[in-house]
Amino acid sequence: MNKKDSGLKSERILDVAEELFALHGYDGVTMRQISTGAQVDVALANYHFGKKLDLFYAVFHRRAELLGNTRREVLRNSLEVASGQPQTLEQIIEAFLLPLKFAQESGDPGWKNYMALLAYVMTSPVWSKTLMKNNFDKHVSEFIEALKIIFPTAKEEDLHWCYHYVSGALALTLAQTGRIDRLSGGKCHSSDFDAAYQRMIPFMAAGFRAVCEK
Amino acid sequence: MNKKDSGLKSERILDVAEELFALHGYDGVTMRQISTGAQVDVALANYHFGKKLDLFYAVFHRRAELLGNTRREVLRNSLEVASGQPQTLEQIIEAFLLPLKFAQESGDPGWKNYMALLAYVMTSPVWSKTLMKNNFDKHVSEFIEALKIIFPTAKEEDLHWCYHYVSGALALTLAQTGRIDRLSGGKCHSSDFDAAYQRMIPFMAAGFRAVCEK
DNA sequence: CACTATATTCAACGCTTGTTGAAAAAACAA
DNA sequence: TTGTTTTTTCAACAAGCGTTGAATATAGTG
Repeated sequence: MNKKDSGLKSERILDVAEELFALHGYDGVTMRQISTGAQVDVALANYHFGKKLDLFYAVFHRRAELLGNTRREVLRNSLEVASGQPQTLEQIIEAFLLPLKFAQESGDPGWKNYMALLAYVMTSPVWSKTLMKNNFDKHVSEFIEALKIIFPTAKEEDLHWCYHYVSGALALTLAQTGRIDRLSGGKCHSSDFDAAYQRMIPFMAAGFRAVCEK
Repeated sequence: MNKKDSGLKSERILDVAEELFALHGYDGVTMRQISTGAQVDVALANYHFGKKLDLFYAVFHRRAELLGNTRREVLRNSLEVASGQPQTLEQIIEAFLLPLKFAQESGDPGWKNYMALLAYVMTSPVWSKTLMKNNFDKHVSEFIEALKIIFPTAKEEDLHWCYHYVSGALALTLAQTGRIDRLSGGKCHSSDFDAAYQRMIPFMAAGFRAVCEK
């Protein structure tokens, strides 16, 4: 077995852990389920990543940085395209909804699993206070600042609550619970991030204007 | 110990379980944590409610029916008030956001815990497919039907996705993660359901009109 | 080849888990 | 009071948990 294969094993552990954590949460997954899924010994996950909590962090961090950097990049690029002018509200929302495009366009099923994991972390009172704070909050502040330029007279409370609504809608989309499939009688699909993405931009933009533009 | 006290013990178990399940999820809570919190023996929870999963169901069902019935009642009452005419979009959204008012107005902290539990169930790919389907889906269908009257020419896909956004924003609000407190620098509070409720109605109404009114 | 470092497995540890049957206590009925 | 039923505790079970140290295999190096 060569170096490449050994690298594959540790990545297989991350992939399986990612999928299982997203589906059942941190406590709903055992190290043995992960190692069985990855077809490795149960001790190997400990060897590569340390304790179970460290493995969870490793899974979360693997794609968090890439996602955060890309998000910021898109936000700033759209600022440059607008050549100094304040960018449009739609552009800001679009940059924020990047995870949806991201998972859609990369065929990688791992990204879809990670999106569900992100939803789990976002909506958990426990994880939100640690993982979201350390990995995503600083990027979000940039969005809020951009929004302040668009709505200079808006109250900060209004701005933050509106952002909160976008964040919630995004989280439920990323979670891919399958509920919309059922409720719509098969007309919509949780996995169809593109459909969610397209409608979300005008929806949220209109909501912002209704609350923050007075 | 009289009958009333014994009733209190079983309810104390439900209350503690509700709080812990909402905070840590089903797998993140042990029977011993629950019984310790309720100051009873471990075996008592089994005696009253059966297995752990049955206890979880009991916790969820306790307030689900009341909430569902009230929701439907409010929706139908607002239909009568409008005296046969199609009710306004704002009225429909208001009826749907009832859980927020519900938890706000009842001083009962148990209701706030239940709201967080509801958020956990809504955003979980596993629980959503069983608990939401059996307890809430039928009520939601009434909302969708009411929305179809408001937007007779809208595509059903648009309607369902817009409902999905409202549902997501509601879920994140119910979860009370404390994130908005941090991001807003203390200007907003997760526990302030009233603030979330007030802004949500115009926000979502505008979103619906932007997507479904063309 | 031999030597070293890394990767992986094996076997087991102490601990916690959900659950249960029997004992004890309390409440109720006569 | 005595007898009966319901409630609560006690003690323990088998199974599963995360974790680890030692043994084995593989890869890299000279």
